[in-house]
Amino acid sequence: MANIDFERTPVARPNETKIFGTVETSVDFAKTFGKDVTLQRALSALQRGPGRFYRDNVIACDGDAADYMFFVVSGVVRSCKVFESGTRNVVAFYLPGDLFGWSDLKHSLSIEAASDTAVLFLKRNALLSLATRNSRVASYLLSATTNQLERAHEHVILNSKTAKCRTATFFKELWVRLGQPKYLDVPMSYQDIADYLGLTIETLSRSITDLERSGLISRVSGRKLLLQNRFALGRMMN
Amino acid sequence: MANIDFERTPVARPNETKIFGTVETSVDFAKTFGKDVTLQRALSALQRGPGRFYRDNVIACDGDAADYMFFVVSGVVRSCKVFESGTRNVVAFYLPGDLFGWSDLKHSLSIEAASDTAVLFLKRNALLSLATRNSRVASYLLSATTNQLERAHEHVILNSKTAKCRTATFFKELWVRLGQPKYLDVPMSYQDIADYLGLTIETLSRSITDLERSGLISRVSGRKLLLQNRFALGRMMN
DNA sequence: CGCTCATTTGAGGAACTTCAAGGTCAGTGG
DNA sequence: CCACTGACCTTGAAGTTCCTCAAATGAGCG
Repeated sequence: MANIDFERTPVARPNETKIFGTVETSVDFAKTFGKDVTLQRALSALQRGPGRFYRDNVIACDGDAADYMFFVVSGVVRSCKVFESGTRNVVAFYLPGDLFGWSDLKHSLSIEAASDTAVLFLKRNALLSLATRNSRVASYLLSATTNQLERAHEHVILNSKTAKCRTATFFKELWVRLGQPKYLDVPMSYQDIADYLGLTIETLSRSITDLERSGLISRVSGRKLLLQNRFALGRMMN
Repeated sequence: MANIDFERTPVARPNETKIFGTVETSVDFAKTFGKDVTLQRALSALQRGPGRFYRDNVIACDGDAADYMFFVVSGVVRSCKVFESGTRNVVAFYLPGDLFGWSDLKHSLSIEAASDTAVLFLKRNALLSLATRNSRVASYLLSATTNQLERAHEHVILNSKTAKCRTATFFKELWVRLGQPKYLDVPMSYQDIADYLGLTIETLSRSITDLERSGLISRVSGRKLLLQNRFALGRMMN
């Protein structure tokens, strides 16, 4: 498939309207790029979407031409690699406001919706040439990339710790990335998290139970958690 | 320490002259940046070094101001994190021709010589402002960063495979990065490799023995290896 | 309620680590 | 020339962590 399929029909699901009834069709770039009106216009001009995807929909396949970059408007996107054996690795999660996709596709990763999402597509070449003319865009692109590099390095370090420590660190980091809300509403499935942490879902579940017994977190309902003791959590993270 | 210490005296070692007697004092940027003379001059103008380091010398500390980027002239550089417990993670190896150091220091990684090395220092700000004026430099910076991001993603994926597979993949990748020489002269210690792969040195050693018994590699002498059967190696890598 | 899917729990086994000892090799000094 | 030393790597045996397989429980929805 040579192009991103913007028209890919989401699989119909019962709660469709709940999720997508209120999606904004215009995106607010002001948070990241300031109030430069010319710049806003330029960005809007090269944007396509937002595309809307249900959980587990494939946004871009391993093997797709990587002409577009992705900007997450809402929901969570995962970048992952699936092997013939059926095992899967989640390489990264992207949250609203994240821009990614410099090289994820060339190297046979697949971009998928980890929850119901809205994603904006930006033609890479256009973005690049805009960057040569606008230093604010250039430095944003660079910092977005280096942030992801840092995150990837953290990820490597994390995956050589114990299951309990990985789990604690993951929830803490997620909580921070989500803006430190009162309750942590985990937006992706435990299977996704397990594949991100290099654990089985059983081990992840046991680790969560263990963290709860230690009084570090508590389950409120379903995947809604309460981080109980941040200092202890920090110590756990080593 | 606010500045990189270019004068840091290497620990004297017996084979000093063997290693550094022939180090070039001018660096050939032509390979990566073409024959643009103006550009060559600009790059030379913002370069410091090459600094020369013996194995295990610290090139830049966790906590140093991250004003400089690094360009490996010869040898191997490791970027690593050491914990109070004494455990260590090697996050990346950099080989001759690699440019790195966008964010490695801010996030408390330490840059160290994994073998005797020569490293060039480039002031980040100067490099950045050069990039805004020269698109060749800009695109080189971007591709260097995205390559490292890709490599980091591969690293994450690798570390959730078996010890034997990690080891095979590591040697294969190293062999490719070194230009596919007849014999693979492993330039870093097995301890460094183990810390990179998230294994103990014992498990690494056992994996190598195992690979040798399987006929995939053979030990020529010390850390000089011969990759015997590339196809089988490829299959091993899954 | 009864379905499905996601998560939790348990028991046994495999992979890796830990601890401890032995081996190898280059440099050093008798 | 040969033993001695220290750094580095290899091997063995026991212990831990995590995985696998199997089953039970729970949550969400018609």
